[in-house]
Amino acid sequence: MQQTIIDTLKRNQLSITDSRKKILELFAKANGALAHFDIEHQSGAEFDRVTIYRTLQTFVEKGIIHTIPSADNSIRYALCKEDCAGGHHHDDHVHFMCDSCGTTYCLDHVNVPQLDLPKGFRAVQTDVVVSGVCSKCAGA
Amino acid sequence: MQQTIIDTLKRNQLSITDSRKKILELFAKANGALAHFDIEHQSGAEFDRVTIYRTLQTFVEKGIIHTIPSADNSIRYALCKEDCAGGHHHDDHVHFMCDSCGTTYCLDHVNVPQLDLPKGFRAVQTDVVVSGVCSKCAGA
DNA sequence: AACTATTTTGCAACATTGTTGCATTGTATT
DNA sequence: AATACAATGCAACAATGTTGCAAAATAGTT
Repeated sequence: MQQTIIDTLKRNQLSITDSRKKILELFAKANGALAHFDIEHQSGAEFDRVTIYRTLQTFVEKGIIHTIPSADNSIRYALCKEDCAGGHHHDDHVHFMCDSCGTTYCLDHVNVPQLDLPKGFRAVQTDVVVSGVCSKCAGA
Repeated sequence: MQQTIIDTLKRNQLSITDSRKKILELFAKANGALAHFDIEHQSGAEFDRVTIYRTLQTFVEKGIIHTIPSADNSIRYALCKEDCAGGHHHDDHVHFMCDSCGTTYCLDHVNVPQLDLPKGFRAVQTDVVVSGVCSKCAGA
């Protein structure tokens, strides 16, 4: 995994630093999306808050991660698929936020249908955020 | 319009206060959604920040306004349709955020298609946020 | 392996956004 | 008009995000 992480950084012309490796590792391990808060805690005060902010910004710009809209004022981030690069995201996929456990899933296999927008509106990106109960919580 | 606003407050068993009237008026005049920031500025330092926060909270609880997910850490609010009440929102409609002018539209007439979620996932609410260029900016 | 240019980090300070407790004020009801 | 209740404003605080700059780490070159 370490190698994959280093490859990802190199592919995006980013220098290999401890914080970037660690944060990418957290994303790889996470089964869902992460907020700044999660990263700050899961990395165990290893890095400065500012470093985390800047690292996340850099990753978004490079198209390594993408932001997920939410209605609760905490931006969540998740790994992008391969075809995002240089800030041009193609993540028209569905996100699911579980009201019970709080996990945010990227449902890559659910495709976002074409929408009939009113005359004159041109869509660049479509985000779908579904909230409800996830399979893990429903089974329990 | 004043009468409509007062009716709305009465219908929701809220006492008629200056701040509630003013904030509802701002929503009625706005052609899109408003963030706390917008309200604070458009009301011209007339009310305390805390009052605005609490008023927005109250309105959301009563189903007068609803929140719109966004990826930029500023919750936006918009007026609900008639059938939202008591915190039970039925706003499965499409929101459009213009990258050019920043306006957030509620596209009430664009219906949200049914999604095929993976086994075990139960959807309670679906939010669709489209970003791009609105008709006003495209025409200019 | 050492040197150097460049990038990244950590710190400090600050700005913005959101929350809570409590005394004061305003609203609704009798 | 008097009372009970709810809402507001203030202060203080907590959380989140940003900026400038010196110190440290990285990458490329010799």
